[in-house]
Amino acid sequence: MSNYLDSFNPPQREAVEYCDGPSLVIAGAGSGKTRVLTNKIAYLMEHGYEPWSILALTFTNKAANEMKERIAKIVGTECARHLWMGTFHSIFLHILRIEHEHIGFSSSFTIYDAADSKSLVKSIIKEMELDDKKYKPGDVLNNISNCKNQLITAEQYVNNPANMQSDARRNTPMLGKIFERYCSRCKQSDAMDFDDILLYTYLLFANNPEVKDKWETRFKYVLVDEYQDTNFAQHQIVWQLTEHRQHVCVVGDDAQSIYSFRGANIDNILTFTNQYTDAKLFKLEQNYRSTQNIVEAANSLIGKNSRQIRKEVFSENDRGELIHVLSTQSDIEEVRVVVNNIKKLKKLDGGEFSDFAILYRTNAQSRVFEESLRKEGIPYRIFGGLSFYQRKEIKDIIAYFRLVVNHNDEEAFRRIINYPARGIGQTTVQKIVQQANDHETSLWNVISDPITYGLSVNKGTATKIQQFHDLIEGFAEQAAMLPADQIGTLIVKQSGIINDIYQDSTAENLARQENVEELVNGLQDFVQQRMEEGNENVSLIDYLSEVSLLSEIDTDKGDDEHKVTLMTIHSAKGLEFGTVFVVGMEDGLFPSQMSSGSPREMEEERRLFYVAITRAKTRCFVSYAQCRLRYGTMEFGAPSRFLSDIDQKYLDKQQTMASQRKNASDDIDLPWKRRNRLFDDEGFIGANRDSERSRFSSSSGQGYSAHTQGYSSSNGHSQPSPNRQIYSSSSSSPYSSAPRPFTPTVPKQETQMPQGMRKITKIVTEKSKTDSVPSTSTAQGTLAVGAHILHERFGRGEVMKIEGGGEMTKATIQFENVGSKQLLLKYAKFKIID
DNA sequence: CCTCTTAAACTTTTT
DNA sequence: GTTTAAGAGG
Repeated sequence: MSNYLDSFNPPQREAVEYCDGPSLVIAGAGSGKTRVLTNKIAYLMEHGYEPWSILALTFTNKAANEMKERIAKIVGTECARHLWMGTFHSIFLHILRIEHEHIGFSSSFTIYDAADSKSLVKSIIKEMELDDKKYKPGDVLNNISNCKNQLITAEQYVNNPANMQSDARRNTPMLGKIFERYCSRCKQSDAMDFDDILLYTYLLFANNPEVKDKWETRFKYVLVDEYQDTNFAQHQIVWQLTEHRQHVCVVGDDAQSIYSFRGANIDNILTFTNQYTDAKLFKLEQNYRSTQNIVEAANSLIGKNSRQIRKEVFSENDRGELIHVLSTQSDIEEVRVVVNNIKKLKKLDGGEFSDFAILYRTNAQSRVFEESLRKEGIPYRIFGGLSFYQRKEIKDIIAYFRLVVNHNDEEAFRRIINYPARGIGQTTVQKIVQQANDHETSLWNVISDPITYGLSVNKGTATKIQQFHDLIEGFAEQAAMLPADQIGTLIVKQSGIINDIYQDSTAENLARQENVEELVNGLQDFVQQRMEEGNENVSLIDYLSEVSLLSEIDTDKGDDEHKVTLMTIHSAKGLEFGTVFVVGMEDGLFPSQMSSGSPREMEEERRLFYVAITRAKTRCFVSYAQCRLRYGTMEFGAPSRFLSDIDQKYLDKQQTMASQRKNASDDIDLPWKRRNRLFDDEGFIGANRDSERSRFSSSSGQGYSAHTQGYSSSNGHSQPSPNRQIYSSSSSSPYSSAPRPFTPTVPKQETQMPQGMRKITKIVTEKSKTDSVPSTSTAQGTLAVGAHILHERFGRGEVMKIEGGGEMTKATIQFENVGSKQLLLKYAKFKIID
C-alpha cells in the first residue's frame, strides 16, 4: 500500500480508494479536491489501469495541465503522457476527428468561435430578410446553443409542434428555420461550433453502437472534475461511456455551480445518484485553504440557498480576520482604497504582489483598476476581456490558417477574402454567397468554378478572385508537407499581412506587430514542444485544434510572477490567493440586474459570491461604491443584498472615508503627501472627474503595451525560460523581439526599433518596389513619381509613390499643407501642374 | 471599392 | 465611455 495516502483525511482517502463502482465526491471549497482526483488517478494506475484506459475530463485546459503535471510527479512523465486528460471539448474534438466519417465531416473540419457563430447567424437573418430587432443574433444564438446543450437537433426542433407553437406565441416563428439553416451552413462549411463538439459526440455514439462500444471499452475508468458545471449533453456523453462498467467518479461542489447560463445543470450533480443508482457518496468537508472566519462566513451565505446538498464545511486553520467591508463614495475611490490596501498589506506582510487578487463580476470593471495599478507602478496581470486570440490581427491570421486547412470554412473565407485589401468588396462577396446558397455549396467551391456556379463579376474582379484562390491553394499544398510553424510563417509573410501591419509604426501598429510576433513564437513553441514529446502531430490543423479551444487563462504560464491578479469571479474558480478583494458589491452589478428575474438565477449569483469569498486564504475584502460610472452615466447603487446574507458577526464594516481620514494619522502607510492627495482628489469627484479619466485614457494608447505585457509574460521576465531563449532569439525568424522589462510609465520606444522590425520593413519596401508601377495614366495624362499636382481639397502636392495597377492604382502624395496622403487615382480629383 | 465620420448599441459570466 | 454598424465622400 502506498504511503502517500497517509496524508489524507478519512473521507479523502475513501474517495481515492473506492474504485469498484460509480462515486460522487462532493468537495467543498478548498477541500483538496484536485489532490484527491490526481491521487485517485495515480492509485488507479497502481492498481492495474493502463494510463490510456483512463479518461479524465475537466473544464479548463489549465486544470487539465495542472493535473497532468501533478500526476506526472507521482507516476512519472512518461506514464502521465498517455492519460486521456483534457477538457470535454478538446477530448471529444480529438475523437470526432478520428471518427469524422461517421458524422459527415472531413477530418480537417474547423471550429467556429463565438464570434463566427454570431456572424453566421447575423448573415442568415439578413438573407432571410427578417427583422433583426425581433430576431436578435445574440438571443437566436442562445436559443440554438441551449437546444444543442439539451441534445435537440434542428430537425427535432422543427418537428416538435410544441416548439413551433411557443415560437409563434413569442412572435419569432422563424427561429426553427434559422436553426436549420445555421446547422446546414456549418456543415456546408465543414465547421463546428463549441456546442456541436458535444452534440456530434453524443450523436456519434448514439447512432453508431460499434463506435460507442469501441470507446466505452477503451475507457475503463472515467473521472470528471467540476461536475456541477456539466450540461445535459456532457452528462449524457459520460453516461454513454460508463453505462456498462459504471466505473466513473465525478467530483464537484454544487455550491460552486456558476455556469448555468452556458447550459450547466445543477441537477446533474444533485441527481447523480438517481442515474447511477449504486453510486457511493463521499463528502470532503474540511477546508484546508481558508481561515475559520472566511469559511464560516461563506457557509452562512450559501445557507440562504435552498437547492443544495447539505454539508458542513469547516476549517481548522486560524480564526483569522473578519471579512472587511469597504464602503466607498465612488468607483474611483473604491479603486484607490483597494490599491492603497494592497500597498499597505504588501509592506506589512512582506509578501508578493501575486498574493493579491481583485475579483469582479464583469470584465468592464477591470479598467479603472488597471489604470490605477499602472499609475502606481504595481505589476499586475489581467485576464479576460479581449483575449489574445480575439484580437483582430490574430483572428485574421488564424482565419488564413483555417481557410488553408479547410477551404470550405465560410467565416474564415469572409474574413480574409479582402484582407489585406485586394479589391474584392461587399458586392462581390454578396454575389458569391448568393450563388453558394443557391447551389447549396461552399463559398470556396463557387470561386473555384465560377462559371459552373454562374458567378457574374467583371473581368478585373474575376482575376483578383482567381489570385486569391491560387494563393490559398498554394499554401494548402505546402501545408500538407510542412510543420505548422513553417507554413504559418510563410502565410504571415506571403499573404500580405506583414505589408499591412509593418507599413508604419503608429502605436497601434506596433502593438499589432508585437501580437503577431507573439503568435509566431507561440507557433514555434507549439511545434517544438510536441517534437520534444515525440508527438508527430505538428501540422497546421493540429495547431488549430489546440488554439481554437484555448482561453486566455490557459495560456498563462507565469503563475510565479509577482503580479496582482485581476479577473472575473468566473475565471477565478479553482484558484486561491492570500488576500482577495471582491469589488463592485452593489445591487444591480452583483447580483447582476439580468439575474433579478428568477430565484434560480439569484441563487446562482449567490453561489458566485460564495466562490469569490472562498478564493481567499487569509484575508478577504469586500467593497462597494455609492456611485459609479456605467455606460458613461453616473449610477447610484445600494450595497449588495448579499452582504446582508452573511452573518454579520463575520463582518468588519470599516469606517467610511470621512472617518477614515480622521484616523489617518494612525495609519502607518498613509503619509502626509498621500493624505493631501486624498483631499485633493476628493475635489475631482464631480466636475473634474472627466479630466482625470481622459488623462488616464490618453496614456492608454500606450496602455496597449501593458496589456500585451500580460501575454508576453512568458518572454517578458528577466530570466527567460530556456524554451523561449532558443526560439525567440533565433536568427531564422525575423520576428524576434527583445524581452521588455515592466515599464509602467515609460512612453513608447519609438527611438529604439527592434532589430527584427527593421528587417521586416526592408522586406516590405523591397517587395513594394518590385510590385510598383513607375507611372500610370489618368484622364489628365501620365502621372509619374515626382510630378506636381493640384488637388481640389488638399492643394499642391508632389507624387511620392505609385502602387497597384488598373483601377486599384494608388498614389502617395506629399502635400504642402496637409502632409502625406494616399489617394485612389480612380476617384481623386486633381490636376497635374507642370 | 475604400476610408473617414457619425450614430447606435452596449455589459454578465466562457468552453 | 467604448466599440461596432451604417453612411457619405473620394
